Amino acid sequence: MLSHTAEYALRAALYLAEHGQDRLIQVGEMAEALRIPRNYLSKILHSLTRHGVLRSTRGKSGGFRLARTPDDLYLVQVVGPFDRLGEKRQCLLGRPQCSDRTACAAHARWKELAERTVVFFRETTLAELLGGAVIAA
Amino acid sequence: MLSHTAEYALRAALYLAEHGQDRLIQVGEMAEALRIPRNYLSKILHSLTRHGVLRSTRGKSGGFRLARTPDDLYLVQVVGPFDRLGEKRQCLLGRPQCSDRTACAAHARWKELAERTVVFFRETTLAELLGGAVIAA
DNA sequence: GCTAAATATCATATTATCATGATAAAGACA
DNA sequence: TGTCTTTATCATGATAATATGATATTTAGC
Repeated sequence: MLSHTAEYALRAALYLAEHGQDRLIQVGEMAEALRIPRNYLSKILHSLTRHGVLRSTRGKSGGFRLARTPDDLYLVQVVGPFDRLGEKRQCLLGRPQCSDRTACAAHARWKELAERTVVFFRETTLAELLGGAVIAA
Repeated sequence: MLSHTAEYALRAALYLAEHGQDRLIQVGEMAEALRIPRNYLSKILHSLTRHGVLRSTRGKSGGFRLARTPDDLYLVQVVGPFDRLGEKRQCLLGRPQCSDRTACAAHARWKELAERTVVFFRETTLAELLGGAVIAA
């Protein structure tokens, strides 16, 4: 579903949401805690910074933090720079003739699934993924 | 959503369902019609044959055909050998602690989406994708 | 200013996916 | 049997994703 890179980005953002409320977090700490290659994670964090998801501070006692509160950051913002979820095709095969007007029998069912997936990433926040340990119904 | 390889496999199977009812189809014809690299398609078709989706006949006037009727072939059979859809993770992050019992707030919503996607591939047949040109509601 | 610690950047290696090219094996048919 | 057409297989190349290693730049604090 997600590329390694996008999943790393998401897990890093969650780590910051959970542990970075009142301090800066360094790449080394996150890389070790999340078991992600350090320099690879470094690039991902830098990219998230450029995309406005994180704020970085250089130099001694520097590190990363979220640019906004976890309930104001949506999954698509974290994952979007690495995986193009929004461009998910409406027709499974990308057929031009399989439009909404002349559709194959499975078209409507697939389209609904694709749309709901996009909506999930667009409307779910980091806070909601944080794991309030809700017991599932 | 699907890798190139899996999409090629699906389009090839659909081509066979549409044009291969009463004759064998050669790689060359399909490669040209579907705009897929010939030798690459050849390997994919061979793989589908080994997986029991197609039947191949070698030698002069040989070619490929479906091993079953289109309404008896499910998308997962065609796509599964190339993309592991069934292994789609129930938790977006693969977190062990994010199980059904102690779930994050978004867990249930994601799980439902993931399951419905798997079910789509498992329960939709080639025939249903063939495009009866139904006008969408 | 010096030093240590941290991010930023560049270069390169590794691996998987996608694709091409050449040859071998099988089978129909004259 | 010979030949032509086809799938089957092998070897290699191209590209993108993933990962590592080394260096530059920035900054806090002494």
